[in-house]
Amino acid sequence: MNKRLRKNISIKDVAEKAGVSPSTVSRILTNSLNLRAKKDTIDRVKRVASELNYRPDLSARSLRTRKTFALAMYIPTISNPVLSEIIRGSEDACRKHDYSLFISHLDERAVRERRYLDSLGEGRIDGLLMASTTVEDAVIDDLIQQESPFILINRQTNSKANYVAIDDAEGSRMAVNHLVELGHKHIAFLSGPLMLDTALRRFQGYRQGLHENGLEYNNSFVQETDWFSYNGGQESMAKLLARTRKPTAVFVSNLMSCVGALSAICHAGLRIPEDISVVGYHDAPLTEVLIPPLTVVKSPLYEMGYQGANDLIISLKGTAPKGSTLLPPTGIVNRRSTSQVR
Amino acid sequence: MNKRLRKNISIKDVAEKAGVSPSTVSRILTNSLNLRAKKDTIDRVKRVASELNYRPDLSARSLRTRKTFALAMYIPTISNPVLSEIIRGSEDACRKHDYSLFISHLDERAVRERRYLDSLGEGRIDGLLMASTTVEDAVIDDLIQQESPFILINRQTNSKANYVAIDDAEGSRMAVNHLVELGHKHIAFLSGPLMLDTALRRFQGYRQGLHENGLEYNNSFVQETDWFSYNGGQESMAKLLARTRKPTAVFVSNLMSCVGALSAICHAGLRIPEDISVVGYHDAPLTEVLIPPLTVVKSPLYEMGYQGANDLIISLKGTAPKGSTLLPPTGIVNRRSTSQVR
DNA sequence: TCAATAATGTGAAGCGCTCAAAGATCACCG
DNA sequence: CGGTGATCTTTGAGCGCTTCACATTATTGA
Repeated sequence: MNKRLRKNISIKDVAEKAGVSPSTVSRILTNSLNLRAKKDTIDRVKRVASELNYRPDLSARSLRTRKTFALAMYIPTISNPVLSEIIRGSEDACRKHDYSLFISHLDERAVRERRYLDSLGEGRIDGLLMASTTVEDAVIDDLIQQESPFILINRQTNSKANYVAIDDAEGSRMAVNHLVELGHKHIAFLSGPLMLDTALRRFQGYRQGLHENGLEYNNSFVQETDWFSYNGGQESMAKLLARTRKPTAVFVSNLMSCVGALSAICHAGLRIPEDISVVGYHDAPLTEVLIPPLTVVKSPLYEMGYQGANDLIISLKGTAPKGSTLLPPTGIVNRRSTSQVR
Repeated sequence: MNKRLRKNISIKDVAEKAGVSPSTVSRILTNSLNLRAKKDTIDRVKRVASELNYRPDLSARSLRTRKTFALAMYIPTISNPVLSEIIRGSEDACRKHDYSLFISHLDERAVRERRYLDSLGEGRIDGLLMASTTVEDAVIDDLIQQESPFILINRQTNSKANYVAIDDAEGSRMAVNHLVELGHKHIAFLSGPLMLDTALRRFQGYRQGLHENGLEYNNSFVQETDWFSYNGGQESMAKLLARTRKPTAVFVSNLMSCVGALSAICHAGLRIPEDISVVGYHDAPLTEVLIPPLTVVKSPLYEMGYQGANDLIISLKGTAPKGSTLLPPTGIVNRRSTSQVR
């Protein structure tokens, strides 16, 4: 039998036991600011509430207030190391505002069935965080069309949607600068698929970094690769190494690819960093335990998640208009995959 | 301004436009079985509802029915390759029953603050899936105490809680059998921390497997290791290899450790599988792309997630009592890290 | 002292939905 | 044509909460 069927204590029970009316209890327990009540009453009500272990029924509250104080975060795939930090950030922001955060998997099928609109339309949540989403602009336009409160996290867009993302180009420039400081002049680049905005921006940052340091861009030092598999990185790196003029350093603009690249380098009989320096992107836990521990561009993932949720909640509260933000990468985490060029 | 404040179309609007009463609409749209209505009316109501793009307000419905038709899955950490399959399974089971599934992160802080009880107590969800949880039994007892509907997934327990888990010992026996079939007689074992039930059962399965095949258990072939880091696996494997009498095969009972072990083997100058065969646990996507692709014990992760959610929902519906299940591993995925002994 | 003001508490409506019970309609038959 | 089930539909209450308008009590100023 369903346990929830048993009678739960309601606001009435608390009111009765505390000798006040339900409305007073409600005011004291929720409208914590602007509550008009004697200190005495407040204390009594709060005490009774906690004695009875009273939990307001959220369905009833939502029905009345038309708010759920919950957000959903849609993520494309669960097992992505970058996401966990973002989620931690969003969770903390939600907690600060007393919102709940629910994570949902948004796979292709869900997109096709337009299920991303359901929870909102049915009043289960107040707003949507779209994290690292790879959905087409059509979906985003759909959300705008429906006037759904949402924000993109870790994804830029040209549509009117608000986002919190990372300055990709800047991260690449940092990586190049770091390598140049170590004396490298032949810096290869493993790019993501250039159809993806993010990949393109990282590529542009790489070129800009070279340019700023007076280094010439060399087409044969760049290899486009599939971003979503280790295999891709491995094959691309192998191709790069097969060329005659060997780079002394390589910047791999994606974590997955980077793991693949490491193995390709290892299999080519080269040592890291003695023979070739490697810089990766994103300071995921994994990077610390690779052989060797990876020097990476560190990006403010936690902050991105935090700010995304925070901005959305603030806009839900109507306090202020939210806009988009581009967060700068926080720097280079210097581990053992890079060294002075010989 | 909050978009949800704008008037949504309610059951009344549909009723009016279709020329029937709200209750008729309700009956037709929800009680799809046992609905007593003329085909004609049904069609009209359904047509109008979809014309108006009517979405029932879930708060109102929950308030009335005392049900939310939503489950939450608590997971210990987002970035765990094993979880994504489990989640897929649970999602599908939920979809089958028209339930929503929300995923929540249950970290130590949340446990300390007993936040795992909130969503239930506040009536936001009907039941809880605890997946791969590492919480102490006290927490589980707490849930039982509160008569919360919940089920453990990928975790066995001695308490009264129901669970759907995998037969760990059986998986180990399969691994050993596979290696024995290839002619191996010196099979090492990288164990998890034996304080963990799961690790202990896998260890017992390993011993049993040896025994069944008439092989002697050799203490120096076993190394206990930290399950939650690559480092652990790497160090433990290195220790094992440092011993004089080298094994011809090793069964690493955890994925993370296994990646570490691979690197240790590589650094020891041994080739896989020519010099040593390796069998891992769990058929995560990662295993396909390791060098070499890993032979693993495959476990029914998707099925586990599916059955967990399914069992819970069934018990919520009061249709049948649920019990615990131990699913057998589904077999060996034979890739390129094992070969006939020479 | 009394009115004006401020401080504190209450009553009741209603959010959108479901469901039991009562009412309406229809088909059929003597 | 009235009666009798069977079938279909409506009525209306109420889930637990918030909130606005109002009632009551305390405090102040002249």
